[in-house]
Amino acid sequence: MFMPNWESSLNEKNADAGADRRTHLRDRLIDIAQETVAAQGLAGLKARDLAAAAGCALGAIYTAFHDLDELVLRVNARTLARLEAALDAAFVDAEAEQALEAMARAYLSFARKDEPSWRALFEHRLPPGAPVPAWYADARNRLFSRLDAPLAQLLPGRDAMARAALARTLFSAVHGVVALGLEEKIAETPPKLLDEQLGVLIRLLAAGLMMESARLI
Amino acid sequence: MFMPNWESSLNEKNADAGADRRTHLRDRLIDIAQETVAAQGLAGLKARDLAAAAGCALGAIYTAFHDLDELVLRVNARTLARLEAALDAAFVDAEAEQALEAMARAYLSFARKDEPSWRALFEHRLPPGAPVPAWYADARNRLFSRLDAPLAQLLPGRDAMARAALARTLFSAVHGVVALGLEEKIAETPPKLLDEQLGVLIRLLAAGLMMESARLI
DNA sequence: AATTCGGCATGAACATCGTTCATTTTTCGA
DNA sequence: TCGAAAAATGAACGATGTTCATGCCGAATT
Repeated sequence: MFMPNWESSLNEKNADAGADRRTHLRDRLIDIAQETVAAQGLAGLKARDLAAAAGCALGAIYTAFHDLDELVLRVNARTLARLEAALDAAFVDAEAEQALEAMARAYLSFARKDEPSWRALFEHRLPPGAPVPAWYADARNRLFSRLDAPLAQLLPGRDAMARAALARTLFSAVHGVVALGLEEKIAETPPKLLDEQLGVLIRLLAAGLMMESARLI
Repeated sequence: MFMPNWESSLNEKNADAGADRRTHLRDRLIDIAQETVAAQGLAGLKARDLAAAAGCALGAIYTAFHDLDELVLRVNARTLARLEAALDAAFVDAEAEQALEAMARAYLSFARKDEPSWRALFEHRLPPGAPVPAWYADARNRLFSRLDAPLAQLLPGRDAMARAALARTLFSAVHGVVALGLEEKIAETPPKLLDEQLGVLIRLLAAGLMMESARLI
């Protein structure tokens, strides 16, 4: 049968075995892959280099993961967690518009600071037909929910469903500006201009939201 | 020396030789690659399959292009041209907000209809350090300028530079919503909801723009 | 018309990937 | 202590992009 059943199996089960000795192979591989992706991007992650850096055989990788894709998802999950933390740290409990702007700027800042890792979130594609693991989809969706509180403050009348959709839309809009702004394939946006345009976007959206909220009252 | 000097060399120079007989190898390869990318995405483009489909030897590809990357850029340039045409067709010379919405919907429609080709525009990365050809950067920047007319109508006071930056920002925001909305890696957005959220985004941005314009008068 | 010559096409060969699997080594409970 | 199960090993496989010595063909020259 071989039900893979990652998601939450080996991490805790064998935590005892690696307590004093070297950490578990699986975790070590994720650590090294994370550093590699952070330094050289997704394209820099090679099975043989990874095995050499981990001090294990090439085939050992495939005893810990079914794929390199699975390893990449694991690395991306960590990146998502750091991104979540960065957004949470930027969250100011003040005015809603300020909170939205702070989170947008935190997103841009994270993308700049950890650009290769951040890029890997969107560059990576799993083979066609392969289902996205639920734990990964959850991690992605948690990102959007960070916008929920400011939106609830701005639009108290909306139900949770509509707020979630709006949160996703606003997040996507900010992501688009950051993603195309950092893309060198287009004429590079000067950093100062990108900062400014992100502020413009937030101001426009916030103005629209306030108008929307006024219409509902 | 072997100065490659693509950009505009062989297309016209040898047009006579392929007038009655088979078309030039270079154009044939781009045609086939375009169909392959449209059907199977960037990942489906293989040098050997391409040579077999074109009825030429494997090495012949590299007499027409320096790289497969160069071929991909040519395919992407055609996709950009079709996207431009789609945006122009959607352009309505009426109210600015309607024009913006029409172009945003045309963008989403194009991405849906030609999803693999559209994806290839953003999935493809050229090797690190390789400069983006000027003709490709120009084609990309032409896209943004499509928003210039509606923006000039909404914000008559702004100079061309600021309008160009704003056009880029709005385009990027729409792109972000479409890109993340069509991404299956996240929980798939139902098509109807995506249509709706794109409308929400445009409405919010347009409201913000009108407020901005009112402030300037 | 014969001959030379230059450039293009050829496809086997090479380098580099991810992945597999027969084999060896290690682990650990009876 | 021993034997079976699990894990690790690394050579081998198949795919892939790219190169290069070789052959071929057409045009220019004599």
